Order: sequence, then structure tokens, then C-alpha cells
Amino acid sequence: MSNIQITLPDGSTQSVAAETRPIDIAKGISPRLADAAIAAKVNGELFDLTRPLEKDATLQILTAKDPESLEIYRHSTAHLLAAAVLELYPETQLGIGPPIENGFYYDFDRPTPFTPDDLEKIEKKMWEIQARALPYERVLTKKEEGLKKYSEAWMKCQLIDERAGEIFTEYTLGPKFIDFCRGPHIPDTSKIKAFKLLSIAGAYWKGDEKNKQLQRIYGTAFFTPKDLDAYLKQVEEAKKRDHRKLGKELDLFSIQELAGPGLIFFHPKGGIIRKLLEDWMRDQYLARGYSLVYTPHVAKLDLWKTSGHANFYAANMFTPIELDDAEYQLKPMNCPFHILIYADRQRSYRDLPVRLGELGTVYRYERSGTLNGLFRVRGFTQDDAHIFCRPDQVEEEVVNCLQFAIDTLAAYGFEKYDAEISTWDGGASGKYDGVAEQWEFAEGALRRATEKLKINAKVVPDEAAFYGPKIDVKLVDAIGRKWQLSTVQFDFTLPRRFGLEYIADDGKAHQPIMVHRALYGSIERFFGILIEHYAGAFPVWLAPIQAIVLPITDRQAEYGRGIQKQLEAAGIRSTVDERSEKVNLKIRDAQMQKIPYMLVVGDREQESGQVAVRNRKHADQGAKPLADFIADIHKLIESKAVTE
RNA sequence: GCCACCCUAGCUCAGCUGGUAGAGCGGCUGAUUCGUAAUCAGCAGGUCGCCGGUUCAAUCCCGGCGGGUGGCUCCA
Repeated sequence: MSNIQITLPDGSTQSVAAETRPIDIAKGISPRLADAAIAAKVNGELFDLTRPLEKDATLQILTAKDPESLEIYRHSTAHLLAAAVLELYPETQLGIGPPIENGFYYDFDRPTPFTPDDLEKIEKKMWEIQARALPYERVLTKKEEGLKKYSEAWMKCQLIDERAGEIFTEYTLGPKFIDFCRGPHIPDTSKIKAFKLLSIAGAYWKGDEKNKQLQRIYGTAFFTPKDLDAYLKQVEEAKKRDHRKLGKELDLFSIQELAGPGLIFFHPKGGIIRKLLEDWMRDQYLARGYSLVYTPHVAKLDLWKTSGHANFYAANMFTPIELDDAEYQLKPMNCPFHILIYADRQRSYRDLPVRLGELGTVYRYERSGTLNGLFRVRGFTQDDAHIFCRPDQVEEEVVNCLQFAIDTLAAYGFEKYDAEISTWDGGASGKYDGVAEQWEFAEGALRRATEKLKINAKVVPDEAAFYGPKIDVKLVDAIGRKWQLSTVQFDFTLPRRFGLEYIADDGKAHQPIMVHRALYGSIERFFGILIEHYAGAFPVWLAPIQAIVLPITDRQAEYGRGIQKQLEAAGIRSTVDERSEKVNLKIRDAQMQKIPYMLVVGDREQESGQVAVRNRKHADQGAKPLADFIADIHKLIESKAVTE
């Protein structure tokens, strides 16, 4: 047998017998490396540690430190899950079982659904198999043979049929489990140290609801129990911040069964926050050259036929309302209304850009299963604006929109964000409206705008809306979750459908470029994100109650009321807690309501004419004259500070 | 919409294999007047989501409907 040359990452080379396995080389380097090894990278391709090396190659041994490792490890854990399911329920058919962002899942087809009790049983069985240190073995099978061998396994046949080459790889785990899989995997189950099955869900085969619905088991896995624990704690933390929970506890909003799902009621405390969000946005509109408009909530169905929504958006609209003269449609979008305003008079190139902004409430029929608190609702208000401009103005408009989006994020305390440009498929599928020239022009404008603003934007091909390319901004919240927020989208379709035009300097009519943009996205959703980002402890300028006066005994009640009157006069949202309760209790309640400032007043303060300031985050701040406190809090409010 | 699970006092939840319900918090009343995260006592409060079925008897078992949670799908 001839020797092959293996080059390691440090540049050193070794000559080894062909068919040597990466794990052998790792052992040769150090037993500890062999022990820590998860997989190998051979000429840039991921390899099992036990897959023989056939020719000269560069070799990297992957350990838990390498980013690819966790995915491989989770993928292997998914196989372990499937093997356990097969041992317990041999009649089960296997779907797919990939690693995902925070773990893995495996899809199964079986006549009876899994129960939460099954999850426990399966987990136990997984540990049993884990203890056997079963190897993950790579098997090569011919396509023909495979199809014959698995003729009774319908999902496997489909996968082999669609994806397999002439020879495909399978991985076995113990006597029963074998799966069509590209790999690679960890050497054996003893490497798996920490995992947990999390939930059961229905999922359609290949994600298509026309297909059979399978049973999906979600789980997660980490290299150490400590990491798993940390992850589960983070999930707990996210639960504590759940805006639905906080919305109830802080009395911000509700959804009323009698009124219908997906429809939001803003309570007084949520209402004041909404008012502030709206004011901020309207002020920004006016400061940035937008015009404010107001449009109706319904319009004749004919409008939606002209816009095309009655056709392609029908599934997401409330059904039309029959009146005596015509059918009316609750609006799912603001665009056609803004277009009507644009088209209501003749426009000169000198009038452009026309920027029409509105906080427009729209109603969309979302399937009941997709509704989710404030995040996905059936009635919501978009901070929607449409810009109609000349081609030579496009780039500046896009830059301004993106700058506006970034300023919005900063104003609410979001420091990190991602951007994504969604482009078309080059016209290959024919599913996109407009011509190549338009797409290239618009996509170029988006790209140049991100370069100019030094925004790192990922380009995602074939993800655009059918009517034009777009850029989406995703924020990263306090606990690292990403939320899709702002969007800037070109629209090649509506200007054409409505015959929009302006008279250019050549005296001829031209079609304006139309840009949709929403920065909060939806006020409801943005509110929900804010609740979770701040865990309900809103910045002082947004806090529904900014200060609460806490008299220690009834003797200071009147003094306390006087303080509150002065706060009110200074424009500070405040209350007094006059209950005959201990100050400890009042503080506890105020803390739980996340009120930024508690002004404790006892005999001492009354005599000196001061207030003892307690901050919700920094506790006791000592006594000071009320005027000083008012000056301090005014500074925070005026600067819209996100810390205090 | 589909799959699984859930719905018991205002809130959070307990209630064994069917025998018409409990706690804590909250509310009300009274006592207490207290210095930086829960003072004590008493009282009130529920056709156990709704409709139907099985049963001598249903919060519990079965079916339908409504609402919610986690997913699938979609997106603001």
C-alpha cells in the first residue's frame, strides 16, 4: 500500500499509509486531541474521524472549539434520537433530522402521535444507547439497491430518488437504525454528553401543507451539561421577558376573546407608550421631509382590483363588506391610498420626491395558528410611507430611508443590527414583475446605499417580493435575539397598475419610482419587541409612570400629594401610593411595576422639604430637593436616555 | 387551517382511579403608622371556557365549538 502526504494546519506534513483515518493521526499528535476530536476537515470537506484518507490532503481535526463541530454533534444527537425512537416504536418511519439554530429536530411518520410522556421515555432510551458507545458507521449504497432495500420506507425512497447520486452514503447507529445522510458524524455515542428533548410539534413533510403531516421532536444538545444548562436558563430568561406575560402584569394591553383573536386593546399604560411612539415617528416624518396623510380604513373592492391585491392577496384579506352601492374591503395595505393621493393631481418633476407618511392601520386575515401576542396580529398600525421619486433621486432616498431606520433603532436603545438585501433571480423563473433594467437599477441603489452608510448587508438572491427588491433591517435585542423590523422596498408594479406619472423636464410623462418603507414595521410588534428588550423596564421617557411618591406614614400623605402635584406640573407622569402600608411593601410594588423613580417621603424629608430618591435599578440615591430631582429626570426625558 | 398540549376565583396554580371545589397573591373591611423588595386578622369571590353525550352521579370520560401555547406555513 502506498503512502499519502497529510498536511496539518501548522504547515507540517506527515507521510502515512493510505486508508489511515483522521482519528489515528489525531492520536499520533496527542491523546487529548483524539479525545476532544469531533470530526475532521479534509481538503476543506467535512469528514468522519473514522473515514479513511485515500489521497494526499490537508487535514484539520475539529474539536468543540470549531464552529462546524456543534452542528455535527447535534446532527449526531438527532440520529441518536431516531435510533431511540426506532427501538421503542419500531413501526415508526423516518423523515429528516437536521441540526438547527439552537438544537436539532427529527421528523417521524407514525399512526399515533407522540405524547409528552413519550418524550421522557425516548430521552431515557437515548441515554441508554449513549452509554453503549455505539459507533456511527458510514455505509456506501448504490442508488438502485437503496430504492429496493427501502421500498417500504416512503420518505427515504423519495429522498434517495431526489437527492442521491449513483452511490450515496448512509449512516448506521446500532442494528436497527440506518439513515440516508451525507454526514459526517461523531465517532460514537459516548461523545454525546448533554442533550434535552424539548417539544413535539406537527410539521409537514418538506414543509408543504399539501403533504402528509409528520410528528416532529425538537431537542437541543451541547458539548457540556454546563452549556446546556446555560442555554436552558437563557430560554427561561426569555420566558420572563415574554411580552404577553409582561403585558398582563404591567397592565399594558390585552386581547379580548369577545372581540376576536389578533386584535389588540391598548390599556392606559400601553396607550401612553403608543402615544409616545407615534409622536416620535410623526415628528421625525415632519423633520425629514415627509408629509403626513390620513386615509380611510375601508375602500371599494374596485380599488383592490386595480392594485391587484383582490387577486394575489385575497387569502390574507378580511372578506369584503357588502353595502348598497358596492362591496367594500377593509384595507390590508396603505399603498393604494397613498397612490391615490399622489395621483390626485398632476405632478411635475419639480414636485418630486413626494413622501407620503401615515400611521396606517391595516387588517389582514392571518391564520389562527400563526397569531402570536403583539408579534403577529390581525389588525395593526404600520408606520408606513411611500416615496415617489425620479430615477436620479433614488439613491439619496434609499440612503435617507436607511439612515432613518438606523436612527430609529438608536433612539430606542438598539445598538446591533443586521441588514439583508433581497434580490430577484435574474428573471429565470418569470415570477418577478418588471424588467431587468429596473431590477438592476434598484438593486444597485440598495447596494450603494449600504456601502455609503457602511452597513454590512448580506445579499440574498431570489428572496425579493415579486414587485421589487428590498432591504430588511433586523435588530438584535438585549438577549441576542434577532427581530425583523425596518424594510425598504421598491415597487415596479403599483405605479404601472395605477398609471402613475410625472411630467419631466422633457415635457413628457414618465413613471415615477415608488419606494415603500416602514421602520417600526408595525407599532404593535415594535411595542412587543420593546417590552421584551427592556423586560418591561422602559427607558424613563417611555415609562408609563415615571415617578411614584411613597409617603412612609399617613402623616406625610399631604406632603406627598403636594410633591406629586409639583411633578405633574413639571410634566412628569407620577402617582402617590397613599395606602396604609409599610414603605417596604410600597417599594416592592413599585419595583414590580418597574417604575423608574420612587420618591420616599418621611418626617425627615417633610422637615427639610426634600425627597429621598430611589431608582429601580440603583436603589437608594439619598435625599435631595425636589427641584434637583425634577432637573435630573428632565434631562433623562429630554435626551430620551435609554439608561438611567 | 393542520398536529400536539392547555383552559378551575381578578392573577398564578392544586384537585388521587368520576361522588357538585382548594391555596397563594389580588380585592374589600378592620387593626397597625412603620425608613428602601411582602404587617396582622376577618370577609367576599367559582353554573371548573361553551354546547351536547355517556352515567344514579361529570371539573374529571367521549364528541363538537371557542380561546390560548408550541410548531408547520407566512410575514409587519
